[in-house]
Amino acid sequence: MSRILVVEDDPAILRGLTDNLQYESHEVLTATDGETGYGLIRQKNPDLVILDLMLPKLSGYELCRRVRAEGVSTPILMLTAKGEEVDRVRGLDLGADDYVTKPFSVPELLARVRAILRRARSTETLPAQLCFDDVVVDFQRYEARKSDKPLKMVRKEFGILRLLAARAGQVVTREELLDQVWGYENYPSTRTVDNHIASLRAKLEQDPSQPCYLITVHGVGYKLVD
Amino acid sequence: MSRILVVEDDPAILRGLTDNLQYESHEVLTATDGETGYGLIRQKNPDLVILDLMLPKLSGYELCRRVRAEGVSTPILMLTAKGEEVDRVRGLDLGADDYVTKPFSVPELLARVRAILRRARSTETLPAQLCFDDVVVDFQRYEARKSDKPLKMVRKEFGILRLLAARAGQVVTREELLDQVWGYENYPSTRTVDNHIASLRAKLEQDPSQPCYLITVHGVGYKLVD
DNA sequence: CCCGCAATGTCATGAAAATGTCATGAAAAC
DNA sequence: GTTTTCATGACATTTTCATGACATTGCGGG
Repeated sequence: MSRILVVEDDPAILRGLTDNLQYESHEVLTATDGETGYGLIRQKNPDLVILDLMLPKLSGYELCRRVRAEGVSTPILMLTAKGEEVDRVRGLDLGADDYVTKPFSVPELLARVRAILRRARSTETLPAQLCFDDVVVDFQRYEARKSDKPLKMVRKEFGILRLLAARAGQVVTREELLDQVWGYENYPSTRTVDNHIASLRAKLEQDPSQPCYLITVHGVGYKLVD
Repeated sequence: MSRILVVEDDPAILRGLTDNLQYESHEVLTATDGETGYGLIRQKNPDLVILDLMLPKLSGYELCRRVRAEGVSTPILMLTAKGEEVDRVRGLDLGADDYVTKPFSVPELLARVRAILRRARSTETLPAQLCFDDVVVDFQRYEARKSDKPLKMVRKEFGILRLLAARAGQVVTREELLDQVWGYENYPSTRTVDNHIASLRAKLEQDPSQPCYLITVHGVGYKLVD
C-alpha cells in the first residue's frame, strides 16, 4: 500500500516493525544506520520514515535536520527512548511529524502510522516555488526575488502566498487562509488577511493599486492568477 | 444554519457548547449518553457530531466505530480528556474528522466546527462549471466568459446560477433560491431574486428581452434549460 | 375578445457591506 | 534591550445589493 522506511539499529525491534508493517500490506525498506537511511530516503522516496533517534554513523536528529533542510517533506515518525523528553521537543522542532517512546505498544504505533499516512494523503501538495512576472518565490528557502533583487517577506506572507499558489486560479476564502496558515488555536479576524494581502501586493505587484496577480473576488476571497 | 449533535455527559460543558453553537445560529441537538446519541444520529441525520470520548452506556469510541461501520459519513469531532493519548489515536483511526483535547478553548473549537462544516459543504454536489451557448462559467474561479470575453459577475449571481445549474431543467422557486443562496439570516423579498435574474440575463443571453436559457415559469420560479 | 389582477421586467437610488489603507501598540523573535 | 512581526481599529473608498416605483406581460373569467 505505502512504502515505509524503517531506520533502527536494534535488530529485534526492526524485525518486529517490519513484520507488522508488511502484515498491513506495506512495502518496507530497512536500514540499520543513519547514513544508509539517508541514502534510501533520497533514492527510494518512501511515503513514511520511521526513525530511531540513537543510530550509528548519523543520528536520527541529524538525519531529520538534513533531509528537512534539503526540502524533503516525507513524513517522519520518531522513535525515542523513555526519558528523552528534551529530545522529543527537539525532534518535533526539527520537523518530525509524530513520535513514539520506547517501549511502545505495537497497535498504537500502527495506528499512528495509519494516521500519518492518511494525513499525508489528504494534505494537498504545497508548491515549493512560485514564479510569475519577474517574481520568484522559494517556499523552502523562504526567499523571494523581484527582478533578481532580494525581497523581504515575512512568514505569514509566505504562508498565504503558498496556499494561494497551491490553488492557483481558484478563489480561496479568508477563512480557509486562516485555517491553513494560522491554525485554529489563535484565530484573528478576517481583516488581518486583508492587511497581509495588501503588503504582499505592495511587494509583488507592479502597481499595488491595480493588482494583476493577487486578485480580490468581492464577497468571496482572493485568488492568484494562473 | 447547520444541525449539530453534541454528545457529552458533563452538563456544564454541554450547556456551554450548546449556547455557543446556537449563538452561531446552528440548530443544536443534545444527548448525555452514547445510546441516546446513537439514536439521534440515525433519526435526525445531523450535519456534525461533537462527541465526548467518555460516555455512559456507550463510549464515544464505540459509537464512532458503530456508525462508521454502518456507512454513516457524518463528520465527527471528538472531545478527549488530556492524557487519553491512546484513545485519541484510536479515535482518529476510527474515522473521526478532528479532535480537541479538554480543556479546550471555545474559539478554537468553534473555528474547527466552522472548518469541518465548510469542508462538508464544499463536497456537496454542486457543479464546478456551467457551459451553454458561448457562455462558460467557472464557480471555483468565480470567472465567467461569453464568446471568450471576460464577463463581470457578482457573488449572488454566481450563487443563483450555480443552484439553477445544479437543477438544470427543473424549476427552482424563488424561496428555494433565497434559502440556498441567501441563507436564513437575511431574507430579502422575492423581488430581489427577479432583479438578479434580470442582470444575469443582461449578461448571458443573446437577447435579454427574449431569454433562451434563463426561463421564467410564471407563478412558479425560474429554470435553466438543459 | 377584452378587462382586471397578479406576476414579472426594468431601472434608479441610497443603504449596507466589503475592501483598501494606514497608524498604533502589543507580542514575539533575536 | 532592540528589532521584527503582527493584529487591531479607524477611516476612506469601492462594490454589492435590496427596495420601490412604474411599465409590461401573462392568465383567467366574463
